[in-house]
Amino acid sequence: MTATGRKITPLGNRRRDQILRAAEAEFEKYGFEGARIQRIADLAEVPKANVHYYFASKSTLYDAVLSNVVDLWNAALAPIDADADPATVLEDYIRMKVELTRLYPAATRIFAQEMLGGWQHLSEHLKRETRAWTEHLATEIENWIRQERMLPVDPFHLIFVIWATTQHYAESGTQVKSIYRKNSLTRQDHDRLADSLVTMVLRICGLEPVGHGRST
Amino acid sequence: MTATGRKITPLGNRRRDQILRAAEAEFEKYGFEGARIQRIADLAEVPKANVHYYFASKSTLYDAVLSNVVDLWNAALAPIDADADPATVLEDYIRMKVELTRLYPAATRIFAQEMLGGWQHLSEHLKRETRAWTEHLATEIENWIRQERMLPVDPFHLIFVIWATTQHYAESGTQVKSIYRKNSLTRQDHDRLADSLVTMVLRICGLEPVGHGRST
DNA sequence: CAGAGTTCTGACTATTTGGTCAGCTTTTTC
DNA sequence: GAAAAAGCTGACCAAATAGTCAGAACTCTG
Repeated sequence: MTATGRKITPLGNRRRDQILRAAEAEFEKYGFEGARIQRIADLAEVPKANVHYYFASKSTLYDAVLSNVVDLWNAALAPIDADADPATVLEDYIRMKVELTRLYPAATRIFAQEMLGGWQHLSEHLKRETRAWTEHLATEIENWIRQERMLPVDPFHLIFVIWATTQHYAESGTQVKSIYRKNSLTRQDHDRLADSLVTMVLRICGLEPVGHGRST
Repeated sequence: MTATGRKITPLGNRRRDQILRAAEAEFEKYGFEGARIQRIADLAEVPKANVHYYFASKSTLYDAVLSNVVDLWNAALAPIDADADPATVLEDYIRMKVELTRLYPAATRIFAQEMLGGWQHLSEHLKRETRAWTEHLATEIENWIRQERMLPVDPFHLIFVIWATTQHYAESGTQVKSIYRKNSLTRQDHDRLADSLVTMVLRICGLEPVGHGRST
């Protein structure tokens, strides 16, 4: 151990962020096991020992990255208005998720990797947060169904459809590119993706689009 | 290199399979980078050198595993009958996919990992096969839409919904367990999953269930 | 049963990797 | 402006790991 910091300094914080960003890119590309401290150092343009000055171990570094990602997620997804109509809530949720995917492809990708890996590296605390949010939305959906404001569906399956599909598209660098034979997804591509997902999800629920989103 | 085999012997083949199975479990659990030859050897109950007798390198071994997985996939998904009605084709496809997931969770998981990793380890040949199949189904869907046998949807998005969602459930050892708080998914769970997915996908397409599948 | 071919393996090597550390430099503090 | 603290880093190290290899042990065939 080396990095049980003494005091926080603006300079120190800047370097820390610099390393953190590099680490994010590295972990995105190679996953936890495949990531190399040396490459992170190179990318951040600091010597390897400097990485260890700020982060005691590879795990510590990964924790820091993951924590950032989960914070981002929770911050964006937190507000659910139970009184609003289901179509609006679902549409907003989907568009927000697609937007997050567009803005933070690396973060999103790491999140997906971690999920596929069974949250092996996620702390209990973060695990609980993630699950809590899912259960909250599921409860809302069940209420809507009971009130006959939408067709019956298994809430978890519905959430998974949304989650899995947007997640799927987070891989803009990978199979989506290879299937569509494009080198990157434009903003328009993302809009069309969001439109398409909204349509699909609303049809599943037997709902009509509210039409407050995109203008088309 | 050591393993450019001379002749195939029943004994040799058996050992090869034994190692291959162990490798599948290992790669499932840890991914390519995280997998350890030693652990594979231990699991297969052979000395490490024996692994290298049959497979020159870790990559060779992983290739062999992946090739099996992709074969399985393609074999199961090959037949698409264009004349059958969309509901039947889609329902069959979903049920087949869920069944594959139930029967070969490890294989399925590796497939997903590889996909998320951008097919980094998949040979060009296998990559092309996988893509070809997807495009074939997409074309069929487009035809159905043109013939007004189903509502318009982006075929790729629809396929992704199916793919991503079943894939999602392949992780029965991971987040599904943690969300449902179960230790394993029963056959019934899988049936209900398939039912639910069929319902959702058919609603997306504006189709009615044909009712030749499950009896409920 | 002999010998050819195959299978097997303990002991080894080369390399990579995460991590340490002593001492240097820079910044902050009083 | 000097002492203290924080930041930095080249040179190491110990451990792990993929892969090699010489030769022993099996197995099959004629």
